[in-house]
Amino acid sequence: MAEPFYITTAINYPNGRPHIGHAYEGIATDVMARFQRLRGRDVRFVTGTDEHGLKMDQTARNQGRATIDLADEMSGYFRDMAGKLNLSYDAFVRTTEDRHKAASVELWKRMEANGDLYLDRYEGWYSVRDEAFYDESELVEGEGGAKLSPQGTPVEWTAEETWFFRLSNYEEKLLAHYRDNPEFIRPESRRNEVLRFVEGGLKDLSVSRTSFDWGVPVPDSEGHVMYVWVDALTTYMTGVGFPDADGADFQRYWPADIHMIGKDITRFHTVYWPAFLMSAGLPLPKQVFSHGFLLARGGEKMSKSAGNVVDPLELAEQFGVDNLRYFFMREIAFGQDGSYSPEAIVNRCNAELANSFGNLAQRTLSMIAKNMDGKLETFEQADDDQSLLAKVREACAKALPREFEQLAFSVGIEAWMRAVFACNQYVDEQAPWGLKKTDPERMKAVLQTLFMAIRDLAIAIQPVVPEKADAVLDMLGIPADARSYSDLEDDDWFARLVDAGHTLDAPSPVFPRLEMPVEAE
RNA sequence: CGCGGGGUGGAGCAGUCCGGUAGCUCGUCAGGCUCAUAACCUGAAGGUCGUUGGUUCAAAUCCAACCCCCGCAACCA
Repeated sequence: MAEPFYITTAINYPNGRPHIGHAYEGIATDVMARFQRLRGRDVRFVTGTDEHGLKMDQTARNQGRATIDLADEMSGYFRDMAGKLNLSYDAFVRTTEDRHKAASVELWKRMEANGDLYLDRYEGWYSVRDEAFYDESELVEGEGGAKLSPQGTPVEWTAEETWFFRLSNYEEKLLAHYRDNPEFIRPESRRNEVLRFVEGGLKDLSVSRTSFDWGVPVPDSEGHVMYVWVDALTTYMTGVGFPDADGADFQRYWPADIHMIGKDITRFHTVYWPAFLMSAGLPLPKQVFSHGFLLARGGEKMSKSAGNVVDPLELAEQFGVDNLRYFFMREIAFGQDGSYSPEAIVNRCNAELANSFGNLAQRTLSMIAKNMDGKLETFEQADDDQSLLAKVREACAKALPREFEQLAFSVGIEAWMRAVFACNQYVDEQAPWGLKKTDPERMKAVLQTLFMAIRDLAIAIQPVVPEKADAVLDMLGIPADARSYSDLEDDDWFARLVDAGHTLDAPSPVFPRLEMPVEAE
């Protein structure tokens, strides 16, 4: 049985429609999920929406509608986006589902049984916008002497009865865990940030609210709903069958291999979440990866006021899903912030997918169709041929997987691109169009060497551009069940294809060039 | 002493953890090819790797100090 691999996106907060950051994270997670599947892992990929909390409640009220009604609509957009971006998720969890409430209650009871929850009175400066209490010393002064949170949001003095989680008990345990598992928080810069934070001391965490009721009710505690992060984080376990901790899914897939998140919610995932799990006696996820933010070109944050907000689905429609996926994975060093612009998308995709790889496939296959009647035959490989194929094999079977395993997507794709360049260089040096008259046998060897190289290249790039890669592999006649990374090590596939008598038709371009968008206004 | 990110040829970036001829894409110029999606290939010009010191046989890369830019304005990943 294949080794399990469980990966999640952050559970999206749907008090607005999905934006490009959600799309970016979903795509990166999907690339990893597809990559692991092609490596032979038994992958479980979970995403969903975190629908509780005060902000959802308020947004709904402002719109004069029931909160669940807003949640239904917004969650639908997220599910829609996942579908349109071709995200291969196995489960979409909504925190308003009964199964998830049951999971949250179970986690709560476990933490309570472990003695980590206690009821107390909380007084402090509360920011509704941040959903957080602040210490007097943390506040900053706004206009007219108004007190503001460190984030600049309004705060008010609030007193309420609340459940606390003994986070302070977990300081040493967390630090020990970070020390023993250096890969737990990545990339390195985020890990250092968290280490410094935890080393500074942890205070107990308020984990229930009484000021509103849009949340999971705390068991046997009238008027309390769980702090939104308690229930949001639990989603990762709901997705694999919790609270049925003895169930087959949970036993098989938990703990998660990777939680993919944005850098802004690192603390919740690397401090609170592991502490909750330790308290509940459950295994901790193996890795939390905090990716960077997408900025509009020039490094500006996207904002409505700057007029540079872009609907990810519009981009996908305008440029194609696979082009968008390729751009995000190729252009931005994963883990760091990155910027994007329509021009950059067009340039990158045209240069690499259309001109380099797409055109390589097009020129090769069309020569095979024209000069060999689209038929393949066994041939003798010359040194040049073997050397090219070795180079391609190294990139596809070694370099790219090695980098993707570390989530260094752009580095892996770069290695892949170098192999593509090597192929185009080989075409030029061998000049099969000249061999056509002088040495037809040699021409066939050259074209079929390229055919073999393109097959490897297409297999390797599947996680990034699944539809386009499949289209290429279809043209080549590669069986659907012979497209995994382990098939790259198979030396007999070509002979089998020759035996099968596959015939190539005149190819049609799989990666057409993109038009540079016309400036609006 | 708020936190974080960044300063590398015209533009956008990688490389910095694990020092050793400075790399990629786009753009520019010259040449080649004509199979192919006006695509492909070769070559050239262009950088004192923010500054100043230090360590070292050797520093974009390590250490110290400093300068500058950008986020931290809910469309929160």
